[in-house]
Amino acid sequence: MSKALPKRSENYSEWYNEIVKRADLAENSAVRGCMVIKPYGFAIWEKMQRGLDDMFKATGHQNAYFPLFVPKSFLEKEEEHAEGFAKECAVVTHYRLKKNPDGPGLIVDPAAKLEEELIVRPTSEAIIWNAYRGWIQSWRDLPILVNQWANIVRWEMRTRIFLRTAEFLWQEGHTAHATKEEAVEETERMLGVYADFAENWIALPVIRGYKSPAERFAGAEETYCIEAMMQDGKALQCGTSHFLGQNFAKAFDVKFVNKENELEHPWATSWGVSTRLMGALIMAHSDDNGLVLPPKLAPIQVVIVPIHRSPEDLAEITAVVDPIVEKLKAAGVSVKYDDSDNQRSGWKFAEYELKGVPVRLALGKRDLEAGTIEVARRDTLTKESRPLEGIVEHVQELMSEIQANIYAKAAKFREEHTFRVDTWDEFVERIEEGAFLLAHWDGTAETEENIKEQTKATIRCIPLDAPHEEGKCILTGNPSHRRVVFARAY
RNA sequence: CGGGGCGUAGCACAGCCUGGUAGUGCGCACGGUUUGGGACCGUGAGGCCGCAAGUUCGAAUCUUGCCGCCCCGACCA
Repeated sequence: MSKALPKRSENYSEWYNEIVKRADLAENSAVRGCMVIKPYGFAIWEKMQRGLDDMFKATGHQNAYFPLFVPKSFLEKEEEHAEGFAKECAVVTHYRLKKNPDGPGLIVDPAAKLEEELIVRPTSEAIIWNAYRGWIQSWRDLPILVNQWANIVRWEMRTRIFLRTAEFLWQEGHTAHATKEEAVEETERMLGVYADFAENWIALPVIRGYKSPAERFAGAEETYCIEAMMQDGKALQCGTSHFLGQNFAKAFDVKFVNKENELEHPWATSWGVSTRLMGALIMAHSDDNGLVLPPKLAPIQVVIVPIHRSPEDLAEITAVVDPIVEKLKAAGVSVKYDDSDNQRSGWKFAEYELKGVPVRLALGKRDLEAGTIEVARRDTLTKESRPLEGIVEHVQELMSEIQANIYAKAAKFREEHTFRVDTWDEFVERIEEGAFLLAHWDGTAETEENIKEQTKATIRCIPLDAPHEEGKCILTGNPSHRRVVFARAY
Protein backbone atom coordinates (compact mmCIF):
# COMPACT_ATOMS: atom_id res chain seq x y z
CA MET A 1 0.00 0.00 0.00
CA SER A 2 1.42 3.36 -0.96
CA LYS A 3 1.46 5.91 1.81
CA ALA A 4 0.20 9.00 0.05
CA LEU A 5 -3.38 9.56 -1.01
CA PRO A 6 -4.08 10.55 -4.60
CA LYS A 7 -4.35 14.33 -4.83
CA ARG A 8 -7.71 16.07 -5.17
CA SER A 9 -6.39 18.19 -7.97
CA GLU A 10 -5.20 15.22 -10.00
CA ASN A 11 -8.04 12.76 -9.72
CA TYR A 12 -10.94 13.85 -7.60
CA SER A 13 -12.97 10.67 -7.73
CA GLU A 14 -9.98 8.44 -7.02
CA TRP A 15 -9.10 10.67 -4.09
CA TYR A 16 -12.64 10.26 -2.80
CA ASN A 17 -12.66 6.49 -3.17
CA GLU A 18 -9.30 6.17 -1.44
CA ILE A 19 -10.37 8.26 1.53
CA VAL A 20 -13.46 6.13 1.97
CA LYS A 21 -11.34 3.01 1.88
CA ARG A 22 -8.32 4.10 3.89
CA ALA A 23 -10.20 5.97 6.59
CA ASP A 24 -12.10 2.73 7.11
CA LEU A 25 -15.50 4.26 6.42
CA ALA A 26 -16.96 1.73 4.01
CA GLU A 27 -16.18 -0.77 1.33
CA ASN A 28 -17.87 -2.30 -1.66
CA SER A 29 -19.66 -5.52 -0.89
CA ALA A 30 -20.17 -8.79 -2.69
CA VAL A 31 -23.53 -7.43 -3.80
CA ARG A 32 -23.45 -5.19 -6.83
CA GLY A 33 -23.94 -1.55 -5.93
CA CYS A 34 -24.35 -2.21 -2.21
CA MET A 35 -21.84 -1.06 0.38
CA VAL A 36 -20.64 -2.32 3.71
CA ILE A 37 -20.48 0.57 6.16
CA LYS A 38 -17.61 -0.19 8.51
CA PRO A 39 -17.63 0.63 12.23
CA TYR A 40 -15.77 3.94 11.94
CA GLY A 41 -18.01 5.13 9.13
CA PHE A 42 -21.11 3.93 10.89
CA ALA A 43 -20.09 5.78 14.05
CA ILE A 44 -20.22 9.01 12.04
CA TRP A 45 -23.59 8.08 10.60
CA GLU A 46 -24.86 7.33 14.10
CA LYS A 47 -23.81 10.81 15.20
CA MET A 48 -25.73 12.25 12.26
CA GLN A 49 -28.74 10.15 13.17
CA ARG A 50 -28.61 11.26 16.76
CA GLY A 51 -28.35 14.93 15.85
CA LEU A 52 -31.16 14.77 13.33
CA ASP A 53 -33.41 12.60 15.44
CA ASP A 54 -33.19 15.05 18.32
CA MET A 55 -34.18 17.84 15.95
CA PHE A 56 -37.13 15.83 14.63
CA LYS A 57 -38.33 15.15 18.15
CA ALA A 58 -37.90 18.79 19.08
CA THR A 59 -40.22 19.72 16.20
CA GLY A 60 -42.88 17.31 17.41
CA HIS A 61 -42.20 14.19 15.36
CA GLN A 62 -42.31 10.58 16.47
CA ASN A 63 -40.55 7.57 15.01
CA ALA A 64 -42.39 4.56 13.61
CA TYR A 65 -41.60 1.71 11.29
CA PHE A 66 -43.29 0.46 8.13
CA PRO A 67 -42.66 -2.64 5.98
CA LEU A 68 -39.74 -3.11 3.64
CA PHE A 69 -42.13 -4.45 1.00
CA VAL A 70 -44.70 -2.52 -0.97
CA PRO A 71 -47.35 -4.48 -2.90
CA LYS A 72 -47.14 -3.54 -6.55
CA SER A 73 -50.78 -2.44 -6.57
CA PHE A 74 -49.98 0.19 -3.91
CA LEU A 75 -47.10 1.66 -5.82
CA GLU A 76 -49.31 1.95 -8.89
CA LYS A 77 -51.93 4.07 -7.17
CA GLU A 78 -50.27 7.46 -7.45
CA GLU A 79 -49.61 7.56 -11.15
CA GLU A 80 -46.77 10.07 -11.39
CA HIS A 81 -45.08 8.51 -8.39
CA ALA A 82 -45.29 5.04 -9.95
CA GLU A 83 -43.89 6.26 -13.22
CA GLY A 84 -41.00 8.02 -11.52
CA PHE A 85 -39.82 5.00 -9.58
CA ALA A 86 -40.80 2.11 -11.87
CA LYS A 87 -37.42 1.98 -13.61
CA GLU A 88 -35.40 1.30 -10.49
CA CYS A 89 -37.39 -1.17 -8.43
CA ALA A 90 -36.24 -4.48 -7.01
CA VAL A 91 -39.12 -6.91 -7.24
CA VAL A 92 -39.84 -9.97 -5.10
CA THR A 93 -41.67 -12.62 -7.10
CA HIS A 94 -41.17 -15.81 -5.06
CA TYR A 95 -41.02 -16.79 -1.41
CA ARG A 96 -39.19 -20.11 -1.44
CA LEU A 97 -36.15 -21.93 -2.75
CA LYS A 98 -35.67 -25.63 -3.16
CA LYS A 99 -32.91 -28.12 -3.88
CA ASN A 100 -31.98 -28.16 -7.52
CA PRO A 101 -33.21 -31.54 -8.84
CA ASP A 102 -30.82 -31.36 -11.84
CA GLY A 103 -27.62 -30.49 -10.01
CA PRO A 104 -26.06 -28.87 -6.99
CA GLY A 105 -27.38 -25.87 -5.10
CA LEU A 106 -30.76 -24.24 -4.81
CA ILE A 107 -33.28 -22.99 -7.33
CA VAL A 108 -36.28 -20.72 -7.04
CA ASP A 109 -39.29 -22.92 -6.42
CA PRO A 110 -41.68 -22.20 -9.31
CA ALA A 111 -44.54 -23.41 -7.12
CA ALA A 112 -43.84 -20.57 -4.70
CA LYS A 113 -44.72 -17.71 -7.00
CA LEU A 114 -46.36 -14.77 -5.25
CA GLU A 115 -49.85 -13.90 -6.38
CA GLU A 116 -48.88 -10.24 -6.30
CA GLU A 117 -45.30 -9.06 -6.61
CA LEU A 118 -43.76 -7.15 -3.73
CA ILE A 119 -41.59 -4.15 -4.43
CA VAL A 120 -38.65 -3.48 -2.14
CA ARG A 121 -39.43 0.10 -1.09
CA PRO A 122 -37.68 2.78 -3.11
CA THR A 123 -39.46 5.21 -0.74
CA SER A 124 -42.44 4.65 1.51
CA GLU A 125 -45.21 7.06 0.57
CA ALA A 126 -47.38 4.28 -0.82
CA ILE A 127 -47.20 1.83 2.08
CA ILE A 128 -47.47 4.63 4.63
CA TRP A 129 -50.43 6.39 3.07
CA ASN A 130 -52.21 3.09 2.82
CA ALA A 131 -51.74 2.74 6.58
CA TYR A 132 -52.78 6.33 7.23
CA ARG A 133 -56.22 5.56 5.76
CA GLY A 134 -56.88 3.62 8.92
CA TRP A 135 -55.36 6.23 11.23
CA ILE A 136 -57.27 9.26 10.06
CA GLN A 137 -60.99 9.90 10.51
CA SER A 138 -61.40 13.26 12.18
CA TRP A 139 -59.57 16.60 12.12
CA ARG A 140 -58.69 15.63 15.69
CA ASP A 141 -56.42 12.86 14.33
CA LEU A 142 -54.30 15.46 12.56
CA PRO A 143 -51.57 16.34 12.16
CA ILE A 144 -49.73 13.07 11.94
CA LEU A 145 -46.02 13.74 12.35
CA VAL A 146 -44.12 10.52 11.77
CA ASN A 147 -40.57 9.70 10.78
CA GLN A 148 -38.93 6.40 10.05
CA TRP A 149 -35.28 5.39 9.89
CA ALA A 150 -34.95 2.75 7.23
CA ASN A 151 -33.06 1.26 4.35
CA ILE A 152 -34.38 1.59 0.83
CA VAL A 153 -33.44 0.18 -2.55
CA ARG A 154 -33.18 2.01 -5.84
CA TRP A 155 -31.68 -0.08 -8.59
CA GLU A 156 -29.29 2.51 -9.96
CA MET A 157 -27.37 1.71 -13.10
CA ARG A 158 -24.19 3.15 -11.79
CA THR A 159 -23.28 3.45 -8.15
CA ARG A 160 -20.71 5.28 -6.05
CA ILE A 161 -20.13 4.54 -2.42
CA PHE A 162 -22.24 6.79 -0.15
CA LEU A 163 -23.23 9.08 -3.04
CA ARG A 164 -25.39 6.62 -4.90
CA THR A 165 -25.74 3.02 -3.77
CA ALA A 166 -28.43 0.55 -4.73
CA GLU A 167 -29.34 0.16 -1.08
CA PHE A 168 -28.95 3.09 1.27
CA LEU A 169 -29.92 4.20 4.74
CA TRP A 170 -32.06 7.24 5.31
CA GLN A 171 -34.87 8.74 7.27
CA GLU A 172 -38.16 9.66 5.72
CA GLY A 173 -40.70 11.88 7.41
CA HIS A 174 -44.32 11.49 6.36
CA THR A 175 -46.84 13.94 7.69
CA ALA A 176 -50.55 14.55 7.20
CA HIS A 177 -52.26 17.86 7.85
CA ALA A 178 -55.75 19.33 7.87
CA THR A 179 -54.88 22.34 5.77
CA LYS A 180 -52.68 23.18 2.85
CA GLU A 181 -51.10 26.06 4.75
CA GLU A 182 -50.09 23.81 7.58
CA ALA A 183 -48.55 21.25 5.21
CA VAL A 184 -46.59 23.89 3.35
CA GLU A 185 -45.39 25.26 6.65
CA GLU A 186 -44.24 21.77 7.67
CA THR A 187 -42.42 21.30 4.36
CA GLU A 188 -40.55 24.54 4.90
CA ARG A 189 -39.90 23.86 8.58
CA MET A 190 -38.19 20.55 7.78
CA LEU A 191 -36.13 22.14 5.04
CA GLY A 192 -35.01 24.55 7.76
CA VAL A 193 -34.11 21.64 10.03
CA TYR A 194 -32.00 20.10 7.28
CA ALA A 195 -30.25 23.37 6.53
CA ASP A 196 -29.61 23.88 10.21
CA PHE A 197 -28.16 20.40 10.52
CA ALA A 198 -26.00 20.74 7.42
CA GLU A 199 -24.58 24.06 8.52
CA ASN A 200 -24.20 23.54 12.24
CA TRP A 201 -23.28 19.88 12.38
CA ILE A 202 -21.71 19.00 9.04
CA ALA A 203 -20.27 22.53 8.83
CA LEU A 204 -21.57 22.63 5.30
CA PRO A 205 -23.11 25.81 3.91
CA VAL A 206 -26.18 25.06 1.82
CA ILE A 207 -28.50 26.88 -0.51
CA ARG A 208 -32.16 26.54 0.39
CA GLY A 209 -34.39 26.46 -2.60
CA TYR A 210 -37.02 24.63 -4.55
CA LYS A 211 -36.72 22.45 -7.62
CA SER A 212 -37.83 23.20 -11.14
CA PRO A 213 -40.78 21.02 -12.22
CA ALA A 214 -38.42 18.75 -14.17
CA GLU A 215 -36.35 17.97 -11.07
CA ARG A 216 -39.32 17.56 -8.74
CA PHE A 217 -39.97 14.39 -6.73
CA ALA A 218 -42.37 12.07 -8.53
CA GLY A 219 -45.78 12.75 -7.03
CA ALA A 220 -44.94 16.07 -5.35
CA GLU A 221 -46.44 19.49 -6.01
CA GLU A 222 -43.33 21.24 -4.78
CA THR A 223 -39.89 19.91 -3.90
CA TYR A 224 -37.68 21.97 -1.62
CA CYS A 225 -34.02 21.09 -1.30
CA ILE A 226 -30.70 22.05 0.15
CA GLU A 227 -27.77 22.10 -2.24
CA ALA A 228 -24.10 22.13 -1.29
CA MET A 229 -20.87 22.62 -3.22
CA MET A 230 -18.17 19.98 -3.19
CA GLN A 231 -14.47 20.75 -3.62
CA ASP A 232 -14.56 20.06 -7.33
CA GLY A 233 -17.22 22.71 -7.76
CA LYS A 234 -19.99 20.22 -8.35
CA ALA A 235 -23.29 20.31 -6.53
CA LEU A 236 -24.62 17.68 -4.19
CA GLN A 237 -28.28 17.59 -3.24
CA CYS A 238 -28.15 16.99 0.49
CA GLY A 239 -31.78 16.82 1.48
CA THR A 240 -35.27 17.22 0.12
CA SER A 241 -38.59 18.21 1.60
CA HIS A 242 -41.70 17.69 -0.49
CA PHE A 243 -45.12 19.26 -0.39
CA LEU A 244 -47.29 16.44 -1.73
CA GLY A 245 -50.59 18.25 -1.84
CA GLN A 246 -53.54 15.86 -1.65
CA ASN A 247 -52.11 13.49 -4.24
CA PHE A 248 -51.47 10.57 -1.92
CA ALA A 249 -54.57 11.15 0.19
CA LYS A 250 -56.63 10.91 -2.98
CA ALA A 251 -54.74 7.94 -4.36
CA PHE A 252 -55.18 6.01 -1.11
CA ASP A 253 -58.63 7.32 -0.34
CA VAL A 254 -57.69 8.96 2.94
CA LYS A 255 -60.37 11.34 4.23
CA PHE A 256 -61.18 13.15 7.43
CA VAL A 257 -64.18 15.03 8.78
CA ASN A 258 -63.38 18.67 9.41
CA LYS A 259 -64.81 20.88 12.15
CA GLU A 260 -67.77 21.70 9.89
CA ASN A 261 -68.55 17.99 9.54
CA GLU A 262 -67.44 17.91 5.88
CA LEU A 263 -65.26 15.21 4.33
CA GLU A 264 -61.85 16.37 3.11
CA HIS A 265 -58.58 14.87 1.96
CA PRO A 266 -55.63 15.67 4.22
CA TRP A 267 -52.48 17.38 2.92
CA ALA A 268 -49.17 15.61 2.92
CA THR A 269 -45.45 16.20 3.17
CA SER A 270 -42.45 13.92 3.00
CA TRP A 271 -38.81 14.71 3.62
CA GLY A 272 -35.57 12.78 3.75
CA VAL A 273 -31.83 12.75 4.07
CA SER A 274 -29.64 9.74 3.49
CA THR A 275 -26.20 8.24 3.91
CA ARG A 276 -25.35 10.50 1.00
CA LEU A 277 -24.64 13.04 3.73
CA MET A 278 -21.56 10.94 4.47
CA GLY A 279 -20.40 11.63 0.95
CA ALA A 280 -21.08 15.33 1.41
CA LEU A 281 -19.09 15.36 4.62
CA ILE A 282 -16.11 13.70 2.97
CA MET A 283 -16.07 15.70 -0.24
CA ALA A 284 -16.67 19.09 1.31
CA HIS A 285 -13.93 19.16 3.93
CA SER A 286 -11.27 16.54 3.43
CA ASP A 287 -7.81 17.25 2.07
CA ASP A 288 -4.88 15.42 0.53
CA ASN A 289 -3.90 14.02 3.94
CA GLY A 290 -7.28 12.41 4.45
CA LEU A 291 -10.58 12.95 6.14
CA VAL A 292 -11.35 16.17 7.97
CA LEU A 293 -14.20 15.81 10.43
CA PRO A 294 -16.15 18.58 12.09
CA PRO A 295 -15.88 18.03 15.87
CA LYS A 296 -19.63 17.58 16.25
CA LEU A 297 -19.58 14.47 14.06
CA ALA A 298 -16.18 13.04 14.94
CA PRO A 299 -16.40 9.68 16.72
CA ILE A 300 -13.03 10.52 18.30
CA GLN A 301 -12.65 14.24 18.92
CA VAL A 302 -9.26 14.13 20.57
CA VAL A 303 -6.52 11.54 20.32
CA ILE A 304 -3.61 11.50 22.72
CA VAL A 305 -0.37 9.95 21.51
CA PRO A 306 2.44 9.18 23.95
CA ILE A 307 6.01 9.49 22.72
CA HIS A 308 8.27 7.21 24.63
CA ARG A 309 11.19 4.81 24.47
CA SER A 310 10.79 2.51 27.41
CA PRO A 311 7.84 1.08 29.34
CA GLU A 312 9.03 3.24 32.26
CA ASP A 313 8.71 6.37 30.13
CA LEU A 314 5.26 5.30 29.05
CA ALA A 315 4.16 4.77 32.64
CA GLU A 316 5.32 8.27 33.52
CA ILE A 317 3.47 9.74 30.55
CA THR A 318 0.35 7.74 31.28
CA ALA A 319 0.30 9.07 34.83
CA VAL A 320 0.06 12.57 33.40
CA VAL A 321 -2.38 11.66 30.61
CA ASP A 322 -4.91 9.74 32.69
CA PRO A 323 -6.27 12.76 34.59
CA ILE A 324 -6.49 14.70 31.31
CA VAL A 325 -8.51 11.90 29.75
CA GLU A 326 -10.84 11.87 32.76
CA LYS A 327 -11.35 15.62 32.65
CA LEU A 328 -11.97 15.65 28.91
CA LYS A 329 -14.54 12.88 29.26
CA ALA A 330 -16.21 14.75 32.10
CA ALA A 331 -16.36 17.79 29.82
CA GLY A 332 -18.18 15.72 27.20
CA VAL A 333 -15.24 15.39 24.82
CA SER A 334 -14.72 11.97 23.27
CA VAL A 335 -11.09 11.10 23.67
CA LYS A 336 -8.83 8.19 22.84
CA TYR A 337 -5.50 7.59 24.49
CA ASP A 338 -3.55 5.47 22.04
CA ASP A 339 -0.83 3.82 24.09
CA SER A 340 -0.70 0.76 21.85
CA ASP A 341 2.86 -0.37 21.28
CA ASN A 342 2.46 -1.98 17.89
CA GLN A 343 2.90 1.29 16.00
CA ARG A 344 5.28 4.16 16.44
CA SER A 345 4.17 7.71 17.09
CA GLY A 346 4.83 8.92 13.55
CA TRP A 347 2.63 6.19 12.19
CA LYS A 348 -0.11 7.13 14.62
CA PHE A 349 0.08 10.80 13.63
CA ALA A 350 -0.48 9.91 9.99
CA GLU A 351 -3.21 7.44 10.82
CA TYR A 352 -5.32 9.82 12.91
CA GLU A 353 -4.90 12.51 10.30
CA LEU A 354 -6.21 10.11 7.71
CA LYS A 355 -9.19 9.43 9.95
CA GLY A 356 -9.92 13.10 10.47
CA VAL A 357 -9.59 13.31 14.25
CA PRO A 358 -9.95 17.07 14.92
CA VAL A 359 -7.35 17.45 17.67
CA ARG A 360 -4.25 15.47 18.50
CA LEU A 361 -2.31 15.82 21.72
CA ALA A 362 1.20 14.42 21.95
CA LEU A 363 3.17 14.03 25.13
CA GLY A 364 6.80 12.94 25.46
CA LYS A 365 9.68 13.11 27.93
CA ARG A 366 10.57 16.62 26.85
CA ASP A 367 7.04 17.76 27.63
CA LEU A 368 7.12 16.08 31.04
CA GLU A 369 10.20 18.07 31.94
CA ALA A 370 8.83 21.33 30.59
CA GLY A 371 5.24 20.84 31.78
CA THR A 372 3.94 21.16 28.22
CA ILE A 373 1.92 19.23 25.66
CA GLU A 374 1.82 19.38 21.88
CA VAL A 375 -1.52 20.34 20.34
CA ALA A 376 -2.12 19.65 16.65
CA ARG A 377 -5.20 20.76 14.69
CA ARG A 378 -6.45 18.63 11.84
CA ASP A 379 -8.22 21.46 10.03
CA THR A 380 -5.17 23.72 9.74
CA LEU A 381 -2.46 21.05 10.15
CA THR A 382 -0.72 23.34 12.63
CA LYS A 383 0.97 22.33 15.89
CA GLU A 384 1.93 24.24 18.96
CA SER A 385 3.39 23.46 22.33
CA ARG A 386 1.22 24.59 25.22
CA PRO A 387 1.42 24.43 28.99
CA LEU A 388 -0.35 21.41 30.46
CA GLU A 389 -2.19 23.79 32.75
CA GLY A 390 -5.58 24.62 31.26
CA ILE A 391 -5.29 22.12 28.43
CA VAL A 392 -8.83 20.77 28.92
CA GLU A 393 -10.35 24.23 28.57
CA HIS A 394 -8.18 24.90 25.55
CA VAL A 395 -9.34 21.70 23.85
CA GLN A 396 -12.96 22.59 24.52
CA GLU A 397 -12.44 25.97 22.90
CA LEU A 398 -10.70 24.32 19.98
CA MET A 399 -13.74 22.12 19.35
CA SER A 400 -15.97 25.07 18.59
CA GLU A 401 -13.18 26.96 16.86
CA ILE A 402 -12.49 24.06 14.50
CA GLN A 403 -16.19 23.52 13.87
CA ALA A 404 -16.52 27.20 12.91
CA ASN A 405 -13.34 27.24 10.86
CA ILE A 406 -14.33 24.24 8.77
CA TYR A 407 -17.63 25.90 8.00
CA ALA A 408 -15.96 29.17 7.12
CA LYS A 409 -13.53 27.41 4.81
CA ALA A 410 -16.34 25.67 2.95
CA ALA A 411 -18.33 28.90 2.74
CA LYS A 412 -15.33 30.75 1.34
CA PHE A 413 -14.72 28.05 -1.22
CA ARG A 414 -18.33 28.20 -2.36
CA GLU A 415 -18.23 31.97 -2.56
CA GLU A 416 -15.09 31.87 -4.69
CA HIS A 417 -16.73 29.39 -7.05
CA THR A 418 -20.08 31.09 -7.43
CA PHE A 419 -20.61 33.54 -10.26
CA ARG A 420 -23.38 35.68 -11.63
CA VAL A 421 -23.25 35.09 -15.35
CA ASP A 422 -25.10 36.94 -18.08
CA THR A 423 -23.63 35.61 -21.30
CA TRP A 424 -23.78 32.13 -22.74
CA ASP A 425 -20.04 32.09 -23.47
CA GLU A 426 -19.20 32.82 -19.88
CA PHE A 427 -21.72 30.23 -18.74
CA VAL A 428 -20.11 27.49 -20.83
CA GLU A 429 -16.62 28.47 -19.71
CA ARG A 430 -17.38 28.71 -16.01
CA ILE A 431 -19.36 25.51 -15.83
CA GLU A 432 -16.36 23.67 -17.18
CA GLU A 433 -14.24 24.90 -14.25
CA GLY A 434 -16.76 23.63 -11.73
CA ALA A 435 -18.93 26.34 -10.26
CA PHE A 436 -22.36 27.49 -9.16
CA LEU A 437 -23.74 29.87 -11.73
CA LEU A 438 -26.46 32.36 -10.89
CA ALA A 439 -28.18 32.94 -14.18
CA HIS A 440 -31.52 33.89 -15.64
CA TRP A 441 -33.78 31.17 -16.98
CA ASP A 442 -36.95 31.61 -18.96
CA GLY A 443 -38.81 29.09 -16.85
CA THR A 444 -39.42 26.46 -19.54
CA ALA A 445 -38.54 22.79 -19.35
CA GLU A 446 -37.27 22.94 -22.95
CA THR A 447 -34.61 25.51 -22.11
CA GLU A 448 -33.62 23.59 -18.99
CA GLU A 449 -33.21 20.44 -21.07
CA ASN A 450 -31.23 22.24 -23.77
CA ILE A 451 -28.83 23.69 -21.26
CA LYS A 452 -28.37 20.28 -19.71
CA GLU A 453 -27.64 18.68 -23.05
CA GLN A 454 -25.11 21.30 -24.03
CA THR A 455 -23.30 21.72 -20.73
CA LYS A 456 -24.36 18.86 -18.37
CA ALA A 457 -25.44 21.62 -15.98
CA THR A 458 -28.83 21.37 -14.32
CA ILE A 459 -30.89 23.79 -12.33
CA ARG A 460 -29.97 22.83 -8.81
CA CYS A 461 -32.63 25.03 -7.32
CA ILE A 462 -34.48 28.28 -7.36
CA PRO A 463 -33.16 29.85 -4.14
CA LEU A 464 -35.81 30.81 -1.60
CA ASP A 465 -34.09 34.13 -1.07
CA ALA A 466 -33.60 34.91 -4.77
CA PRO A 467 -34.50 38.57 -5.18
CA HIS A 468 -36.84 39.70 -7.92
CA GLU A 469 -34.65 40.85 -10.77
CA GLU A 470 -35.60 41.46 -14.38
CA GLY A 471 -33.26 39.83 -16.85
CA LYS A 472 -32.88 37.72 -19.96
CA CYS A 473 -32.61 33.95 -20.11
CA ILE A 474 -28.99 32.86 -20.43
CA LEU A 475 -29.83 30.64 -23.40
CA THR A 476 -32.90 32.01 -25.15
CA GLY A 477 -32.84 35.68 -24.14
CA ASN A 478 -36.50 35.45 -23.12
CA PRO A 479 -37.60 37.48 -20.12
CA SER A 480 -36.88 36.17 -16.60
CA HIS A 481 -37.68 37.52 -13.17
CA ARG A 482 -34.98 35.97 -11.02
CA ARG A 483 -31.74 34.09 -11.14
CA VAL A 484 -31.56 30.37 -10.49
CA VAL A 485 -28.58 28.18 -9.52
CA PHE A 486 -27.02 26.13 -12.29
CA ALA A 487 -24.30 23.53 -11.67
CA ARG A 488 -23.13 20.10 -12.59
CA ALA A 489 -24.28 17.67 -9.97
CA TYR A 490 -23.57 14.31 -8.42
C1' C B 1 -27.51 -0.90 -21.60
C1' G B 2 -22.96 1.10 -24.59
C1' G B 3 -17.31 1.99 -24.14
C1' G B 4 -12.77 0.73 -21.37
C1' G B 5 -10.01 -1.94 -17.53
C1' C B 6 -9.26 -5.87 -14.07
C1' G B 7 -9.93 -10.90 -11.40
C1' U B 8 -2.91 -14.72 -8.85
C1' A B 9 -1.62 -14.92 -0.40
C1' G B 10 -5.38 -10.33 4.09
C1' C B 11 -4.01 -5.83 0.60
C1' A B 12 -1.31 -3.87 -3.88
C1' C B 13 0.76 -6.22 -7.92
C1' A B 14 4.59 -9.18 -11.20
C1' G B 15 4.61 -13.74 -13.91
C1' C B 16 1.01 -15.02 -19.17
C1' C B 17 3.37 -12.83 -25.21
C1' U B 18 7.25 -17.73 -25.96
C1' G B 19 3.02 -23.85 -21.45
C1' G B 20 7.36 -27.31 -17.40
C1' U B 21 9.32 -26.21 -8.88
C1' A B 22 3.81 -19.83 -7.90
C1' G B 23 6.89 -14.92 -6.96
C1' U B 24 7.75 -9.49 -5.05
C1' G B 25 6.27 -5.47 -1.72
C1' C B 26 3.08 -4.19 2.32
C1' G B 27 0.50 -6.50 6.25
C1' C B 28 0.58 -10.80 9.87
C1' A B 29 3.51 -14.18 13.85
C1' C B 30 8.13 -14.70 16.64
C1' G B 31 13.15 -12.67 18.10
C1' G B 32 16.43 -8.53 18.25
C1' U B 33 17.91 -3.36 17.43
C1' U B 34 14.98 1.20 17.36
C1' U B 35 11.35 5.23 18.82
C1' G B 36 9.53 13.85 18.85
C1' G B 37 6.07 12.71 11.55
C1' G B 38 4.22 6.48 8.16
C1' A B 39 11.77 2.44 11.49
C1' C B 40 15.27 -1.65 10.39
C1' C B 41 17.42 -6.74 10.42
C1' G B 42 16.54 -11.99 10.83
C1' U B 43 13.21 -16.21 10.88
C1' G B 44 8.34 -18.00 9.69
C1' A B 45 3.09 -18.84 8.41
C1' G B 46 -0.08 -17.87 4.55
C1' G B 47 -2.42 -19.86 -2.65
C1' C B 48 -8.31 -24.91 -5.86
C1' C B 49 -3.76 -18.32 -10.01
C1' G B 50 -12.62 -15.91 -10.42
C1' C B 51 -15.68 -20.48 -12.26
C1' A B 52 -16.45 -24.25 -16.08
C1' A B 53 -15.24 -26.84 -20.38
C1' G B 54 -11.55 -27.69 -24.16
C1' U B 55 -6.30 -28.27 -26.40
C1' U B 56 -1.82 -30.77 -24.33
C1' C B 57 2.34 -35.80 -21.58
C1' G B 58 1.76 -31.19 -18.77
C1' A B 59 -2.28 -24.97 -18.21
C1' A B 60 -1.83 -19.16 -13.75
C1' U B 61 0.01 -19.04 -18.94
C1' C B 62 -3.28 -21.15 -25.11
C1' U B 63 -8.96 -21.55 -26.82
C1' U B 64 -14.24 -21.03 -25.75
C1' G B 65 -18.15 -19.93 -22.50
C1' C B 66 -19.80 -17.96 -17.99
C1' C B 67 -19.53 -15.00 -13.40
C1' G B 68 -17.92 -10.83 -10.69
C1' C B 69 -15.79 -6.03 -9.68
C1' C B 70 -13.96 -1.07 -10.95
C1' C B 71 -13.82 3.35 -14.19
C1' C B 72 -16.25 6.55 -18.19
C1' G B 73 -21.33 7.68 -20.41
C1' A B 74 -27.08 7.37 -20.53
C1' C B 75 -30.58 7.31 -15.41
C1' C B 76 -30.75 9.11 -10.36
C1' A B 77 -31.13 10.94 -3.52
